[in-house]
Amino acid sequence: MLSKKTKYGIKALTFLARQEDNTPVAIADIAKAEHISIKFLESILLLLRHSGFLGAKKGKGGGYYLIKDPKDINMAKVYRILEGPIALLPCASHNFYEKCDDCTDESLCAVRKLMMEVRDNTLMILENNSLADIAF
Amino acid sequence: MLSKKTKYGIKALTFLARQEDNTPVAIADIAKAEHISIKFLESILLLLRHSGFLGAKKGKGGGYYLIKDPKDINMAKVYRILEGPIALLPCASHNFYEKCDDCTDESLCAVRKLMMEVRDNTLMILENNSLADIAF
DNA sequence: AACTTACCTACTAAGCCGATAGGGTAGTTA
DNA sequence: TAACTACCCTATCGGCTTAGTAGGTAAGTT
Repeated sequence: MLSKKTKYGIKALTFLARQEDNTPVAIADIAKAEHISIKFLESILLLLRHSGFLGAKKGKGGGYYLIKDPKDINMAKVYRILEGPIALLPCASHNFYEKCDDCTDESLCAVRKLMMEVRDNTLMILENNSLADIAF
Repeated sequence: MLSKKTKYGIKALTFLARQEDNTPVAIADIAKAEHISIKFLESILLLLRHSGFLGAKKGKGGGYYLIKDPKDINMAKVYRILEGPIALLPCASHNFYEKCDDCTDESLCAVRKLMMEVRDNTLMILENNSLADIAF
């Protein structure tokens, strides 16, 4: 199940992508428009800024804005930063691989086999979608 | 992230599918072979029996066995019973649909749009895989 | 100076997960 | 009859994560 963090993060990105010009939008304004707790959203936007998706401007008229063109924002990257691994099992993950305690022979594991197939496909979809693709 | 319940459930099904003839296997034997807590596995196997995948035999030489041919066991069904919804968001689910509190207009929600695409694809993979496909 | 807004740390309440423990009942086999 | 095994409750528990809250600091604008 997708965490609210990820859901809110993508919603915020979408909201910013849909702004006419790329003027900064205050956290509170995004939170109000998307019905999100301000403080919770604050931490999410901060993370997205640290990850290079957003810029920020302080003081009056300040807020967050997209740094890149929505077409160049890859949803797989967004997903990994907000949600973490794309794979449903650590042993089926590229970027977050971890061996299972209970598996004696990974190559014989049917669960892993299935989950890798799911993973490959999900990854493909996320890679093929930019923020622009889903926002417009 | 896949729950251990689902992981163990699929492992158990696989274990049973790989048995030479379809003789019953005791919970304890499956648990030992797959390194699973007996009591936890007990509840999982019971669920799988109630869902029509497994049969059980009591007494000496008893245990669980597959009711159907592995080729006829659809992994999407297994997944839904063990893990629940395939969609990552309730608003993107067929079988477990639920409206989001925060969304004013579902049709404009970029997250939903993306998650439905992921869902459709994951579902397709699970539907196209039988227990036989992943066990052998 | 006053105001506004982002930045950052820390905390909490609640819920879920996986596991453990214990019990008793019912059916099967030797 | 004795042994075995599934069945089916209850209940507890630590550990972890999630979502949200509180409060203070830093940087920018008017």
